[in-house]
Amino acid sequence: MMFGFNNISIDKKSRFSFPAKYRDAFINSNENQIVITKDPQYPALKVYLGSEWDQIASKLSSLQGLDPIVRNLQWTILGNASVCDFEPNGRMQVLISADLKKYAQIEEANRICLIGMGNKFEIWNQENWEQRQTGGSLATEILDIVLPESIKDMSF
Amino acid sequence: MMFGFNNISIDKKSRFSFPAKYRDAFINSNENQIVITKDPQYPALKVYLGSEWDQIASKLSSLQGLDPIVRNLQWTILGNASVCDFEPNGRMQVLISADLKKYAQIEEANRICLIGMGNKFEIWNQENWEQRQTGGSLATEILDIVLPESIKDMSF
DNA sequence: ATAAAAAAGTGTTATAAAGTGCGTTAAAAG
DNA sequence: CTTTTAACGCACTTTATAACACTTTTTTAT
Repeated sequence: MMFGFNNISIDKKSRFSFPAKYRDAFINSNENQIVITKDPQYPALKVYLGSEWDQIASKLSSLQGLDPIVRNLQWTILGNASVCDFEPNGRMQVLISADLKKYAQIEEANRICLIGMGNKFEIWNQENWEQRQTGGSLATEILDIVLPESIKDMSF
Repeated sequence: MMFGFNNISIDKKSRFSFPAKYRDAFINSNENQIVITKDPQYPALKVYLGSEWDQIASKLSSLQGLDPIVRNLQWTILGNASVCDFEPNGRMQVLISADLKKYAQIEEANRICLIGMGNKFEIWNQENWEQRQTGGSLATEILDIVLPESIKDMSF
């Protein structure tokens, strides 16, 4: 389980590396892939371990795509997922695509906030994170989704 | 499984190539054909792997065509399918027919959005995609379908 | 019906951009 | 002071795209 707040740098090619303190946890969970995608509610990114992602993706893609709400979630989460090779023994470096950077509003910045949430991480633009933590709301957040029964038991 | 957003070019002859990052997934699934057809709800295209297509096509064509909704889906999906030879070891180039281009409103453009949704892809005109993702609706979208029981368990 | 012309489709190459790997320096931790 | 970690810079590799040449098919005119 991986927790905690980290303020880290992204290089000129849009890569960041996971803090070394998570290395053992990654090695123990035996992952060699991670997946970055959009957070469906906030201008932020989600980072899943490969095995965790496989479950989410297969569940989500099996749902009825003719339902517009389901289709939207499929677009957001599956349609923006970036699968990255990941070496827990190496530098644990990962590339963030231009689209995802834009979505999380971290185009200009060379620093991001990486938040360990147990079995996944979130990536935030620093200003957005601070504002959100002090109770402010963000222009692009989407909270009023009425979920169909089929996804009420899923957690993203 | 193939995921993620790609903004790619189509050349003067209406060809595009799949991003190289999907090559291994194509090779593993051992496909040498893909099928492009119309999306039944949006001005967009669907791209299926050959084997996936075979299942969808046989299921869909076996349904009772006297139901107008089923009949419409059969026309749209089966009647517009374009089967393309596909070489995962080569350039993974595919031609989009004039009809399909027109349907997805990508006649003029030289760029498209190719969205990996796991076991299939979607192709969108860039403006339509952006508008759809930011909550706007499109003139040609059809959402208020009451699905017959026979297709409630199908996902396209 | 045949030949010429045009259009559509296929394949190759060159070049710029994007992505990757790794060594070095700087900073932080023990 | 020593060791570990983070950040930066550079060189190399891969990928995407546009331009071009060639083949096949379709259309047009005789």
